[in-house]
Formats: sequence, C-alpha cells, structure tokens
Amino acid sequence: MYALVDGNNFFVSCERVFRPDLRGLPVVVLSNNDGCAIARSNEAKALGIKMGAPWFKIRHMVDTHRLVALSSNFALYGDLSDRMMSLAAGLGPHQEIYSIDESFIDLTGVRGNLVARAHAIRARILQWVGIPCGIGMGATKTLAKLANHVAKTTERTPGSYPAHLAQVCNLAALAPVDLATVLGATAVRDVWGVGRRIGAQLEKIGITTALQLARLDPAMVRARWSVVLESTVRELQGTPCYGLDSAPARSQQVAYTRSFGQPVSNLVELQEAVTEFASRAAEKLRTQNSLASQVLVYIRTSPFRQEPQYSRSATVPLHRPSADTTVLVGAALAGLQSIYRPGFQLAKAGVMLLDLQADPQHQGELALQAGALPADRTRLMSALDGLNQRYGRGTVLLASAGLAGPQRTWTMKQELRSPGYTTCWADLPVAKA
DNA sequence: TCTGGGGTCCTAGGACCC
DNA sequence: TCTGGGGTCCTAGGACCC
Repeated sequence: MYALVDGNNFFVSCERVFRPDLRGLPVVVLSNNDGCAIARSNEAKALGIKMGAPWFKIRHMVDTHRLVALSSNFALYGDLSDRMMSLAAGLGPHQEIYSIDESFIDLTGVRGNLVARAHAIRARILQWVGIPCGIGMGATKTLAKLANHVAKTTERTPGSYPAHLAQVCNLAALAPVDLATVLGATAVRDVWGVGRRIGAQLEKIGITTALQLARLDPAMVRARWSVVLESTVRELQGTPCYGLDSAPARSQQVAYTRSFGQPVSNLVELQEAVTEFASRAAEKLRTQNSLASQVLVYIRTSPFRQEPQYSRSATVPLHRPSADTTVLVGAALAGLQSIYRPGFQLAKAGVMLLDLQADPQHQGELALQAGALPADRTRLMSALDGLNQRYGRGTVLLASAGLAGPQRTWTMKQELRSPGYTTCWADLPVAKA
C-alpha cells in the first residue's frame, strides 16, 4: 500500500507563496533561457497553454489574458520542496523522494483512517509551507500515482470523477465496481509508464482507457511491447512490481548542459562555456563523493532553425577516475577541440561525467587506492567549493571560463526571475507592521 | 528574434569468447 | 554443398519520467 504526495502546479505554487497577488491569475514558469512553459497554474491550463509551449508563442496572452510569466527559480523551489517533503514524511514510516515535488510513502502497517490522515497532512503542508498538494493511495505505486491524478483532476475540473475523491483519493478503499468506473474514466495516456509513443500504439488497437490496459494479458503485453509495460499492467491489476526506494543509489552520471542565450560560433566562447559547464558538473560530482572515469562533451545547432545543422559529441577517457575540476575541464576542452568545426550557429553545449564510482577517500578506505586524488588536490577542491558556497557561485573559477561581462553572449537569459526569498539574505521578504 | 534540463531502464545488435 | 550453441560485455538508440 502506497501513497503519492504531489505538489499541485509546483513551481507556480512556490511563486505564489510569496506573491499572493498571483492567485487566481494565469501564471506560467519558464524553462532556462525563458524558452518554454514548464509549469502552469490551473488558470493557464484553462487558457489552453500546453506543457512545453514556447514562450514566444504564448507571450501575446500577457496583454490579452493577464498571463504572468516568471523565469525558473530553482533555489526557491528546492528549498520549499525540502519543507514539503519533511511534512509529507509524516504520513507513514518510509518515504521515497521521487522528484522535486513528489514523494511516495509506504503505508504498510499504518492504522486508522488513511483518508482522514492524508487530509490532515495535506492541510498541514498547505498551512505551514503554503503549497497545495494532491494525495493518492493505492495497492501499488502505479495505482497510487493514478489515484493522485484522480485527486488533482477532480479538484481542478469538478465532475470528472466522483466529488469525494478530490484532493485525497484512496483507490484501495473503493468497491471493485467503483474502481472499474474510475479506471474506465482515465485515459490510457494518463497512466504512469505510458508515454506518447506507447499511448498511440495502444490507442491504435482500441485500448484507450486505464481499465482496458489493466485487463490485457501481461504475457501478451511483454511479447508485444516490453517487460516495462508488462509491469505497468500488473501494477494496475494490483500486483506490486516496484518497491519503495528510500535510499536511492548514487547516480550513474552527472550532466550539465545548457542552451546559449544567443548562438555561438567561435571556439573561444565555446571554451569558456565548456569550462564553466565542466566546472559545475565537477562540483555536483564532489557533493555526491563520486569520481568520474569518462568525460563526454557535446555541441549542437538548434534543430528548430532552418540552417546548416551540426551535432557532435566526444567521449574522453581519463587515465584514472577523478573529481578534480582541472582534470575534468582539461578532458572536456580536449574533447571540444576534436569536435569543433567553424561556421555553425551553435545553440547548445553540454558536459557529462560518466562511469562514476565511489571516491575511496570518502569510504574510509586507504587513500592509496587507484582513483584517489592526491591529498593536496582534494584540499584544493574543498577550498574551491567552500569559497564558492560561502561567497557565491563563480567567486573562484578557472581562468579559461573567462570573465562575466557584456561580451559574454552564451550565458542564459532569465529576465523574469523572482527573488531568492528563502535562500538569499538580501532577498528576504520584509514583514510590515 | 524567441522551443529546457537531468535522469533511468530496456533492447537489439555487434564483438568476442569457449 | 554442407558451417553449433551458449554466453558475456559494450554501445547506441528508444522510451519513459519529472
């Protein structure tokens, strides 16, 4: 038995905590570079704004429909997420933080009225953090996810499901006939694990609802699609295939990729960007006490533009696994040199650190093992991270990153960013008497 | 003018081995 | 003319997730 606690329109809800004037208005939060909408308020959804809608195509609604757009402010969202997660954890003995706005709770052994308990947690999160949540419960993660969808959809558009399932929905408490009704009213594409591609294939053979999917033969599904979709079918039938992952494994790769604010074609600017990206990836790598064995760097033009396309990547193996910024930047720049061709309007670049392993120095093992950084390098990296953490990102960096300034064209656009209300002293909101 | 970023898992096919 | 069977490992690409 699982619950899924999920913040409604999470990024928009975070912005509204400090901007109550935005309640009731159509609001979108934009991706990096203010490229497209990645979160939408209910009012924005009602205007027909789709997930991923390009900003330049919906911008006119600022004048015609009082649409408000904000650049993404991940420092704010991350902080409010932490607060929400710690309250959601009160629902049961184990929690898996699945994404910035969702966590699964294992309800095994929890006694009493689950729906009443969930409503209490939901009210607490709303009052203490200011974020409205939906809570779904079911025998499997897939059913909990579906229940969450029901809880939120019913709240947003009354009448889509029985009214008592709004905000908190426990599918496990429904009689079989009522469960079938709910599954029958849910589109197959709204099932967790069914995306655009498989959704289209299912619809083609007449499977349009979650109920129809749940009634397929798992063996047939495995033969025709894959073991992944088979698990989805079994989970819909109430057989758990996925357990709670409360201590996720160390990640297998670390990436830092960005679109440029403006197209870049010259090598020097690319070297600056790649230095910056590799440095940031290295920082991330050190926070999880990992070493990388390979560095991948890629550059590409914009697939949306009608102009000569270019997309290349290079993977550079390291002599020994490392988390040293200078080593990782050096490898990334060598890779860049090998794939760079002049004459293209490049839109994006990225650095990925691959083939990760645990840093033996942080495992309490002998530092002499292959893979360990020399002690002075480790101290240098710690000092670097400490200074940048204390005095702000970019306080100390490699010279090849170049200096910020108006001549720097590749940095991303964020013209509509809200203040760091909870993460920056200068931006703390002021309470007036 | 202007279209995000960061992940995971599975599968098919090739290289290679005995 | 006729050319096995079983296995591992790696990689690229596809599909999904938020």
